[in-house]
Amino acid sequence: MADSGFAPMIGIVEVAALAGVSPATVSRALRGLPGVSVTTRENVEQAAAKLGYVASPSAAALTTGRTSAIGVMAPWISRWFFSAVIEGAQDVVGERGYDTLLYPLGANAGAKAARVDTRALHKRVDGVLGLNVPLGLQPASLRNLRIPLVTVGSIIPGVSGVLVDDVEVGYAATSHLIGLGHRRIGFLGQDPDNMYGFTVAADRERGYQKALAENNIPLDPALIGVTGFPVEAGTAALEKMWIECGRELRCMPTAVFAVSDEVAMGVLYAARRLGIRVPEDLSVIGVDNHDMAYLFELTTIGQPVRDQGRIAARMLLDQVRLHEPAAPEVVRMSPGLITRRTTAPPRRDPDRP
Amino acid sequence: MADSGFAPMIGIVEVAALAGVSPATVSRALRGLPGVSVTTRENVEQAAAKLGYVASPSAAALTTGRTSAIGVMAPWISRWFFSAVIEGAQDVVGERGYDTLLYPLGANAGAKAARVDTRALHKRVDGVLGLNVPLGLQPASLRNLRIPLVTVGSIIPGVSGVLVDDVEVGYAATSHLIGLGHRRIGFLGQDPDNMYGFTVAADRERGYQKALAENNIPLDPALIGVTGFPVEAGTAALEKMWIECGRELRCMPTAVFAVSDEVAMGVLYAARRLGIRVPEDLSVIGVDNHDMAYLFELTTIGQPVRDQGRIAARMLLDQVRLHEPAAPEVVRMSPGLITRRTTAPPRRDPDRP
DNA sequence: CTGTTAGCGCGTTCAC
DNA sequence: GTGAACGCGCTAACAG
Repeated sequence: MADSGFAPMIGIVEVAALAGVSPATVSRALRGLPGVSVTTRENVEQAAAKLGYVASPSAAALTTGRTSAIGVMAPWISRWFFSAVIEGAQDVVGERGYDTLLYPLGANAGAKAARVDTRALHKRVDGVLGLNVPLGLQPASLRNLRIPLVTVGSIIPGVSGVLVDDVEVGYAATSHLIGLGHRRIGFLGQDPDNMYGFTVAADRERGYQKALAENNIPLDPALIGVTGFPVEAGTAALEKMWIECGRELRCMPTAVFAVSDEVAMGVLYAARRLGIRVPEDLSVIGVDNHDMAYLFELTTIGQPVRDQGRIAARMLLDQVRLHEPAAPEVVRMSPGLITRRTTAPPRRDPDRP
Repeated sequence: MADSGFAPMIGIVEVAALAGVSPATVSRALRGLPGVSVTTRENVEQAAAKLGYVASPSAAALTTGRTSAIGVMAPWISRWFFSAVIEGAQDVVGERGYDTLLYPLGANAGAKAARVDTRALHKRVDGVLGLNVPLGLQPASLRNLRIPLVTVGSIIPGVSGVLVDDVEVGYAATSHLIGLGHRRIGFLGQDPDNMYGFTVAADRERGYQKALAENNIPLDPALIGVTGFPVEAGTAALEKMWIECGRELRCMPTAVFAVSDEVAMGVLYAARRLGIRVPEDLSVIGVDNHDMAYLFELTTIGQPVRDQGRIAARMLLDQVRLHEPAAPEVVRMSPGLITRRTTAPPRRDPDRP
């Protein structure tokens, strides 16, 4: 409510008055600094509690130069992966007494926003967590931030980050399919928004190619689809393949590796509608171990999502505390195959190669 | 203070010097205030751009008393409903030049956090968006905030809010099932965390009861399950019913109304595992029109989620601008039945009543 | 139209 | 162990 004039905002002086000490002492006492007698400290704490006093972050920031807030840049927040990472980060950020600022990036913000944000962030937050920051967009602008930055899901040279090795993810997924006996393996996941410079999709595709190459399986461009990360794109991509195949299984892949669980879910949906049986006619594997993946019996390459947020947040806050550049540290987490029911050996089918 | 020493931070005085004007003029020019000549304004803007200057929000907040930030309190953020609302809110908040602070509440924060946050928020943000704020927890503490508050998904007397009428939601869902010919209708959604004071689940249940009553269908406690909102709870609730029924359809409901799409998805999963056919043996309806509901062919009572966030954000920022209490306004959005494939008339089955 | 003066509410030197 | 003065960077109220 707009203050209708009553109940004057209580500041440090009010507390000081009540406690019978000076503002300086209040400041020291409340922040747990040494050099305050036990009784004084208690007096001050009681007074502060009674008045419901909280130091103004703005005023504190002005003198100390630190805002007690960290910024989280994310391309989306309603996408499960991001919201889960943020939730994890939020845990430790809040725990350590910092606030969390949310900055849209990419999808919501449009390309240019990245630079604007960069400057706004500068004096707003003590550190930045960058989720899947588009490498293409802000090579320098993020460095010029001059505040600690830690990335999740992608790496910027010279900057600390947490991620799973996405080449390994792609390799593991594809190897699983190959191990099952598949040789016509599709990849649904090339990124149409490559302009943003996300590397996740490209890396996973590299892992896919690597696994094929190691097993002397030729790369077939017809088995590759552009999807990005939306659910619907998975559906569309499989339908497209199906139509190009003349609505027959003959030239379809026997298995597909979807770039994310969400895309995989879209693929499963399409398969059901098209009458393609999973896993008999088509094996499907995704990535993430999405909270809902098990509902689809979806085999996936799982990654610790909330933990990535937690770890990244810890690294960031440590840097913030040290107030020193700190040698860039990259934490690589291990992905793991989670086998469920959407993958199986290919059927022996005379119709197929 | 705590500057690692290099590249001195540029402030308003540096810009003033470069532009050959006073700091006050820089301030006026950059904020688009009247009373600045066109040429001067251009000079200042160029100088600011060249130096990459951005006003310190902390300093500005100190003098103006406004932080240009709004806080979003939410019990979870990785739950689709909340992340979607936040995304919608973020759109308009960012558009209007405000930052978004994220505050955990309930689940993550534990009961007491609500009060702590309340005080911290006070001087941190110009307004607060409360998503499903637990009525029980903070009757006064939110009022004492003394800054504008707008709620989403629940209503606090005397406070503006946006929501769908959850009684109506429950009524619509149940009526749909009754209209199909069902009479043994279960409700899966009582909230174990009722201590938080969420009203959503209880309201939907009231709508359920109302629809039953109007159709002279007696309430059967055996058909009601406690789930809260997690997916797994939906699964567990149906399994429990199944076991209590001696693993037969005989005493099972012919249809269930799940309190959310996520719970409904859990129910569908359980049904599949138990060999209960949907919709032949069991109709299922959820609430939300979750982004993924269509993947399950889930019939649902849809509500505009992102729009609730957008509208609430607009209402909040309007209040912030006015800087006046503004008469509490409650916007009720209309839910709508979205018919897909998980609901159908009950089978005539001699085994069942 | 523009510059000058005076704080905003704290944290931080120093003295005491 | 405690208090008094000063300044953080900016905006607001005046003066010119």
